[in-house]
Amino acid sequence: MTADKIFEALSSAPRRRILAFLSKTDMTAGEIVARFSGIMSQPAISKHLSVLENSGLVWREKRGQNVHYGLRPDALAGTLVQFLAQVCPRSRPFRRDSAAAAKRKKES
Amino acid sequence: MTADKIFEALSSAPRRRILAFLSKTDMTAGEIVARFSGIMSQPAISKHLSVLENSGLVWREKRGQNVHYGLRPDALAGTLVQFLAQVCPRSRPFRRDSAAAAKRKKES
DNA sequence: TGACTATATAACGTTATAGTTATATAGTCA
DNA sequence: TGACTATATAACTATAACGTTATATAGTCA
Repeated sequence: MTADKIFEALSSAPRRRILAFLSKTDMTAGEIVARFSGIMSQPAISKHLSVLENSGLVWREKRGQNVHYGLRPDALAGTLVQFLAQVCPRSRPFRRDSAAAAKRKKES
Repeated sequence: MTADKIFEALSSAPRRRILAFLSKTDMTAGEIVARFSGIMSQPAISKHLSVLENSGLVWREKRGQNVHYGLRPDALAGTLVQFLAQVCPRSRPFRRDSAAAAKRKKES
């Protein structure tokens, strides 16, 4: 779950598209494959999913014959916000939010 | 300055390091090369810089014999915040900031 | 002009990525 | 068990990325 792996995972348009799908709802591998029907093969999607899981951006759970995937929002937001805070002066206001989110989490 | 090019640019650790340098101050190509002394050659840095410029994350200006580089903070924050808003439910609060920043800019 | 400095480009090898098809694995159900 | 479905893995090809060294370009200055 290093920043390295996360940025690497984000560098692919199909993977970002998968993340966008998963942001709406968890999905099985098959459902995701269906969204790429005619565009990309099942094994290709399977590999993208494993890159995403390996980056820590996504979880994976086998249920019966299906494999469910879902977003880990904290991994994404955490890495990007941290990076923005480091690199982008204009983003400093975000630190406030980020700190507030951490506090909310701690208190919950 | 597409999201594609920006994420591609961000996928490299040396390039992220360069961005971090530039977030503190503008620098000449030579100064950046010096920071990678013993790690990476001058031509390698030159290529990273051209990827960064091509992505729109960085500007470039020739002054005399030197070439100065600097961050374009809006390009970075814009793309990442937009992406976060799309993909990451937890990040919705950020939209507020993003809207506020846009307003500030408009009014200035 | 000629020597020097700063930066970019060319040409090249190596490794990584992204896709393909074919096949293996594992779960379901009659 | 046997047929079927869902997913992953293997083996492969093509292309792109990243680094290197050598060289070109363009600006400075004596």
